[in-house]
Amino acid sequence: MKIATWNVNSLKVRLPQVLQWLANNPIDILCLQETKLTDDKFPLAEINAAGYHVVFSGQKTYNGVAILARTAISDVVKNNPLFPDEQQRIIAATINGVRVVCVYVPNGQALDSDKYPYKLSWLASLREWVAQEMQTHSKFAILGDYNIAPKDEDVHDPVAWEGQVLVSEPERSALQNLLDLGLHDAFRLFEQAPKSYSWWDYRQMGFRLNKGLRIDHILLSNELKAACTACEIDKLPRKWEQPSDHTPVVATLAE
DNA sequence: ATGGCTCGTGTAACGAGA
Repeated sequence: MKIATWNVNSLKVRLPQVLQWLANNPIDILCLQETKLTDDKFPLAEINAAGYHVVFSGQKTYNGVAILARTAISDVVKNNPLFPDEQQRIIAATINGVRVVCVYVPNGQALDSDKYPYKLSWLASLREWVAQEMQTHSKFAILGDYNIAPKDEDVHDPVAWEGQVLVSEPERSALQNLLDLGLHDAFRLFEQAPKSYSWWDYRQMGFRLNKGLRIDHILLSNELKAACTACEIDKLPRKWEQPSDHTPVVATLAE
């Protein structure tokens, strides 16, 4: 079984790429972020026609998340029940006995922005809810755009980025607190090429110069860690015309 | 030194992203 995450930066613009990528890759579960679509505009028929079930939670202009799956989707939860929020950043569902949580963690903008404490309190509340969910789901996966590069090895220029949003110590601690519940960064379970990233700035030839960050993650419970045989960043869609600034991350789980 | 690009909105710039 392959489980993946991709921040598409507008599903309206990127739907053809999502369908092309799914046609080219045997993906069983795909979590999308930044769909930027209200639910009435979600391309349900096109995704169904591609052979996927889908659940989604969107809003106008910003945010928006979805989970696509080859098999039936049940027990859908939209947003963190412990954190009332108008922003649509979380959708969870059970698929093939796996509890899947798709997250679009707030960006935070800058350390002196109001959005930064929002990000930290959002993450603290996420941890509390995930702790609850993990008590009843041993097969647990939480994947998405975390907007946090866990370590300096996940940053193209750690000196230039030092102390900035996405790499600051409180953000990294918040991610570590999540991992401390018994979750594992699937990408780091395996030997990986140095300078592996999942996002590159659209400006300044960021992708061609590999000026990127690894901020999209697949976190797995102990039971799913034991089943995980691979985790890869697929850079190919970032090379296509009119790409998202993020590229998919894929984990393979033994049945 | 600054901003660089790509979205949505809405039909011109501007906010937001990261």
